[in-house]
Amino acid sequence: MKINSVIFRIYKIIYQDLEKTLVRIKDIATKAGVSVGTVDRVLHNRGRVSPEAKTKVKAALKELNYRPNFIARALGASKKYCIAVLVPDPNNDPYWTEPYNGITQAEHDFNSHGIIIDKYTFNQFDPVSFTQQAKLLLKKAYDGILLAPLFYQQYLLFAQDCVDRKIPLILFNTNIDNFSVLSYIGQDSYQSGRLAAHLLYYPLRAFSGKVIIMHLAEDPESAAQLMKKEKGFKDYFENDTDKPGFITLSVNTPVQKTLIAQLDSTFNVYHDISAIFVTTSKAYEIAAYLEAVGLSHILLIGFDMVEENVNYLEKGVIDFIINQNAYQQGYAGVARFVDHLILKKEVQPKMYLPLDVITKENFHYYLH
Amino acid sequence: MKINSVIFRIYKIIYQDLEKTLVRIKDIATKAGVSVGTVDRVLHNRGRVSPEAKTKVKAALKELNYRPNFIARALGASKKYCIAVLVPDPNNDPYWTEPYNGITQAEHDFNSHGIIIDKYTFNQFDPVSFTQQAKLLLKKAYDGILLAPLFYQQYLLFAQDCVDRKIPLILFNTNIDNFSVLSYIGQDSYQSGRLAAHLLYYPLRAFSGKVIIMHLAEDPESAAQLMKKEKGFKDYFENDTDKPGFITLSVNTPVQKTLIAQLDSTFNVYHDISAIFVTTSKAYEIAAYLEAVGLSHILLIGFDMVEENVNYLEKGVIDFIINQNAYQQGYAGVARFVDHLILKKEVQPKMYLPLDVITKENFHYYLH
DNA sequence: ATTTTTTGCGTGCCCGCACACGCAATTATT
DNA sequence: AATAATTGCGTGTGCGGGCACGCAAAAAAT
Repeated sequence: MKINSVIFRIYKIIYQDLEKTLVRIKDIATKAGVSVGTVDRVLHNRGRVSPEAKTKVKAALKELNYRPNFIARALGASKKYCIAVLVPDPNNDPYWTEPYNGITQAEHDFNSHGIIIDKYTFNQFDPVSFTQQAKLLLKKAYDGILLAPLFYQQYLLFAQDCVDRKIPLILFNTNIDNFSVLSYIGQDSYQSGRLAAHLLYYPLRAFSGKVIIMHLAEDPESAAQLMKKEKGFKDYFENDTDKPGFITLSVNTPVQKTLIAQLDSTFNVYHDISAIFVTTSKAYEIAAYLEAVGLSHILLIGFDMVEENVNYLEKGVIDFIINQNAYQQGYAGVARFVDHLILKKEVQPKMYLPLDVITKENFHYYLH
Repeated sequence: MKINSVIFRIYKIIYQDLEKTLVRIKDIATKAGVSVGTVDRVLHNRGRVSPEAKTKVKAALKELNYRPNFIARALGASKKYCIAVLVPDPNNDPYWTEPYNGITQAEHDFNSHGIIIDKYTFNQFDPVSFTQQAKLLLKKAYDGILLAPLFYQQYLLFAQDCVDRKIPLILFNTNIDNFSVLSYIGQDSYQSGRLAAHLLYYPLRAFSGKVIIMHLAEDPESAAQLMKKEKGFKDYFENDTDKPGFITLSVNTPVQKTLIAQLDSTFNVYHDISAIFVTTSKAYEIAAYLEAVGLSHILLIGFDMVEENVNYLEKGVIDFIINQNAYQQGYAGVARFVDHLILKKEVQPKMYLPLDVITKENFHYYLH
């Protein structure tokens, strides 16, 4: 035992000599001829360091290419970081369960790093509730706020407050560029429209039928994104000589009756509809209609892996889902705060998550 | 300063009392009325614990729902783990650069965790080179071996050696079930065939043309996987009354002349080919042909994001790539060893990576 | 010139866990 | 019965970094 241990230690010493991979603060200190405390002060800009010492340390830092050991750092940091999350209530719309679950998972994964998350939910149809929750939130001093800024005006007021208090913000789902935020996490709406078009391209030319572009609004402020999707979709066929016919339908009310009436009248007028592109996560509403009236053969493509969509995907009523990774958006939002607050890593200002193509054959790989 | 620190400590004490989230070995020891050493021995099955103490500790463990702090565990373990990687030479086939790069990235990411990787490459067309490298590898005592077992017989002999030496194995790309390995990481070939069919379904019915299923063999032993892909593809149309015509072509030699001749003669016989499904990563070879003879309108679908495929995807000659995540396979292989060796987490015996659908519109999200 | 303040720098403890080691108590061997 | 071997259990150290604290020397104030 004793001998083993001694051998092991010798081995370690030799090993560390051979493998220069691990550079510690201690090594920097030795190299610079100062103590670890001084190096620490330089690293954290804590002051109280003579210019000469600082230069020597910085030189050593560069020469040995010091990279802090995140593991050790995370361990020592017994500090707790409180993050507030401000998102639409998942109970009003299945779409919002996705980022919500992603955030919950991240909370779980990072709680050993000292991350504590408080969730504030608002009604996605009611700007006042957003402001209410935002005000409530600001009563506590958070180290960071992750939010989906659905309401432009209300967000601007809130963001101003956060900037004044120097609270870092991370936005997801919707980007509003007026203030400099730590990061935006989302998807490229235009590209997602093009992607949808790509998936429908061959069928549409072959059947030479029309395609309905369907905006089933989720919240009043998402219109801009939906337009981008529509533009991306149409642009795809730009240079096409025999481009398909487009029919754009917008249904803003969440009342199902209206939707059915709209669809009924559309199908009465047009008898050659071969595909429907739903620009929101509400493809399941159309799927229900198509199934009911026996039009399941019509190609249907929509967004997001909400449960209802996945069910219709399995049945074959929905043909493709483009996954905007709302779950990942929530998760990544928290993870970026971990990077920023704990690991002190740089976070990229924009993070576009992949546009996954989901079908009956591969959907289960993307479920959580 | 002094006061601040005191307040902080009191705060921490109160906090830990309120938040029971952090259960340490010390807490278990107190609860069970033993020392941390005893708890440690129970946790690691190091023996030298009385049955009574063991029971008490286990009870405390369960009651307090102890979860080890992986951060601390990883920090303390200054032990180095050496992992050998045995993979085909990326120089012979671009496909193998993907897992190779994934492994290299993982090596980089985990080197602060004490992971050291030695890479051994063999010629994917030559079983003897596999055995040679395997023997060479076994001269060093590795803590784990990650390999792509392309050659069945040769693998069996090697695996037996590893089992005798109690070296854990992780397989990827190709699964061989004879020995109990730590984990297999790969993709579901059958499903990937079905997925390809789904992407071609509407176009094929519409154009009522034939589809070529093209096996462009990469290595002699991958035939079984290619058959699964073909079966998945055909099964998709099983219950279809007007299923498309299938033409299966196999080209085993890597000589391009043969390939061109085969394609020429096929297109001479059949004039109604509307799609080609390449079951390997060699779709770019077909793309080059189609482009040269002016048949770019034919739908082309293949596997894997090797550079050549991505180029033809951008040009629009290849319509879809199904990504088997070879990069992720390599990365995940190393990551599973980190889980197993360092974090002592349980690793799942089978890990199926998603089958991503890649198009011109979303490919850049999937590049590394 | 003496006291106070500021600056520069080093030491020491803690985070949670792994592991070696050492001491006492028990059991086995002669 | 005396010695040796084994078992049970506690203590101590270190991993790399963060941070408080304290001591000396230099600068500023009296």
